[in-house]
Amino acid sequence: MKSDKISESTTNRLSIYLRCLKAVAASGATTVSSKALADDFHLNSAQMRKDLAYFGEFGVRGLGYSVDTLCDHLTKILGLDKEHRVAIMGAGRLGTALADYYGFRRANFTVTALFDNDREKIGTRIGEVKVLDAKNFAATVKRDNIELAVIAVPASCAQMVFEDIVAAGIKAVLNFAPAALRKSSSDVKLKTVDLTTSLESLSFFLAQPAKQNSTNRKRKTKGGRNTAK
Amino acid sequence: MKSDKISESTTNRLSIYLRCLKAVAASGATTVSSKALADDFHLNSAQMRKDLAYFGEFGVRGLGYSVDTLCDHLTKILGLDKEHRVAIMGAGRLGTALADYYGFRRANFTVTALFDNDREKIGTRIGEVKVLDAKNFAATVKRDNIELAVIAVPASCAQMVFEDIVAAGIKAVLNFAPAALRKSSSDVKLKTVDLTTSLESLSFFLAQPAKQNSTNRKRKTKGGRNTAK
DNA sequence: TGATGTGAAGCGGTTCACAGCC
DNA sequence: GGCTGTGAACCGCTTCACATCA
Repeated sequence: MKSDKISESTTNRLSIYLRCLKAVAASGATTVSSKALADDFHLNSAQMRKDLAYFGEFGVRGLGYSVDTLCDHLTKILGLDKEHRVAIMGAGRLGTALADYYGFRRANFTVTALFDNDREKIGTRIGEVKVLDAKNFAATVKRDNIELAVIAVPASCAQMVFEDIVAAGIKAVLNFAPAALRKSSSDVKLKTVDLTTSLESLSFFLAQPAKQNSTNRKRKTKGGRNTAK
Repeated sequence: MKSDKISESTTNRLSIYLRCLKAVAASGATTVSSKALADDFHLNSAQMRKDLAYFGEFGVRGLGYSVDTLCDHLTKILGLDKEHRVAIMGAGRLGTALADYYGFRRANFTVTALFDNDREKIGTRIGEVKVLDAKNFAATVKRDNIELAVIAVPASCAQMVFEDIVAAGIKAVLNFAPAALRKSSSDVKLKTVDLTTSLESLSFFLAQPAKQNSTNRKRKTKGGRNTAK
């Protein structure tokens, strides 16, 4: 009921619950129990109930959850009932790939513009989206009501770009640059997706002696590890 | 000393330490203390010492760490002293963007090939990298000694592709598809980067009443939150 | 003196197990 | 009977604080 102090692991999982529920809805079921969902998508049923309990009592004891109403609740909780406008900083490979990433549209995000300072790129189009001069960023944010920015520039200029973003009044930032950005005001939410770190973490795993044998592990409802982290 | 039971948070941070150390090395310093590093890159000094302690005693009391030797140690620990060969599954926007992602090369990863089953794409080139027929995947893995696979296909076929990857004997997988993949054998390391979830988590933040005021927080050595999660 | 390495305390998230309600 | 909602136990990572050593 009190949506205070929700951990990031919880919000990540909410997103996953919604995805799973949509799959269930597509299969035609109208009601689902936490256990059934957990089994089908290898989640943890107790954890799911606890996550949902932060926001209300959506279930019916002895029965489970109504698929549709829970979908609606989660959509609203995650703020996906309203459109969010997005700017992408950097029109390189990654920026342009993101510009027509289907997931944006699916989640009610609209990429309004790409920003770059390369004269060659400014004025071109990626699908429907124009590449604009980074100089006009702040003005465009105001005019187009942009709420979210994606950093897809090289690490060397990421900090500078981040400060411009904050200065323009944007409160949510998704960062792809492999750099630890310093945030001055803490009412800005910064989420970093660090491919280098992910990659090197996998490399670490490959470098290990690979001593684990896959057969002698607990194998109950749990199955895989939780996906959200 | 015992490199057993290293948590993922720790390996992620090791990667970040290495990055920071390289920046320090570039600045010309030859020695650095955990506190100095922590201050400059807003890390936690105690945590860094503890992370390193899993692997040995690299520091000198009263002095700190030798930048070069610690770099070498971390490079070896993360397995970055050996080249790793990578296959990317899916030659869509994301796959092709990743194919010439600079971070791969920097971290001693070599993208050997892209795989797709679209006749239109097979045979084309993305920079230096050829797009091959997914049918030849297993054979190519053997021939080219591919150790790591990246999933950049739509969610609907991700599970199938993942199973092919595991069947081909690959032990480390980076998944970009918004899908919870089931792994049968647990000696495969699967790391998922879920853009949809990241995005929706930011949306959740935007949907909150924004009650926090940024001024009344502890502000000591800690500064920002830890970057690795 | 200064900075490492580390036991111990602290804390937050996960899992358990059961009371409560349909 | 079945399944939710939730206090309590549990667990692992983080932080503290200090003994230890150059």
